[in-house]
Amino acid sequence: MRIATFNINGIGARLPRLLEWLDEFGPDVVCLQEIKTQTDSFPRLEFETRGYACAVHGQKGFNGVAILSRIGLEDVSIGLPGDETDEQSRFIEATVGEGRSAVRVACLYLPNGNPQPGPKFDYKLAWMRRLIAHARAELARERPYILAGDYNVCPRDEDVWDVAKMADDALTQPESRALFHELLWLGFTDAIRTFQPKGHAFTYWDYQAGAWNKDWGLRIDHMLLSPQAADRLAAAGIDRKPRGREKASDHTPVWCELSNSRTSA
DNA sequence: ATGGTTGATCCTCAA
Repeated sequence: MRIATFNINGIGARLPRLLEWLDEFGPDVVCLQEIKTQTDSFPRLEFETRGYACAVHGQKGFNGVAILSRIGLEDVSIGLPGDETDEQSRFIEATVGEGRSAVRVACLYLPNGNPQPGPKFDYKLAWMRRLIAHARAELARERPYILAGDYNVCPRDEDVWDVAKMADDALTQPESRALFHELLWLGFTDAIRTFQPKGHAFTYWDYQAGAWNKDWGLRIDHMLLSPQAADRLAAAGIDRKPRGREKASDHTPVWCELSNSRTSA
């Protein structure tokens, strides 16, 4: 089972590139962030004709998340619990796969938080605390669970192309990192760092200043696996090819491969 | 010293 996460920065502007990548990479499940469209305007048919069911949590102009799956898509849940006044579309969950191989997949778009300090940074930290509470409850269910998406957090200095230039950014603040690690240490496995324990493993390059060509990147897109999912983790990686193309998103896909569940305990 | 880019919508904001 191949699961990917991809911040596409606008489904309208990215649809041809996304379809091309689906055909070429063949993921079974894709978590999309920043679709930047309302739920009703999401181009479902384009995916359904390729065999993918869609679960969409859209928003006009900003944010918006979706899960595509060609191996079943059940029990869709919209929104991150913990604040009924939060109107931003940043979280959606669904169960994919069949029977013993089923996996609960969460697709998240964590608030950017810039500028900091300020209300946007406060919102980011509060959102992260809600995510931790929700993740703790999910882990207690002891089932395969994946938290995939754009976290807008560089966990460590090696996840930043230039630490000094990013020193005042919300993505590298000690508070952001502390909450990310609080989440991770609940018992999750960072899929990319399982296979690339050290050094640069960038997933995002700014559009400005030729950042892509100079490899001035950040690692902010992550896949965190519960113990029951990590038991099945066979491979993980970053597909850099889409970032180098015309009309690219500023992010590139992160993926992992899960084996089927063991047949006996 | 501060530039530089993209997407969606409204005449700017968010990233």
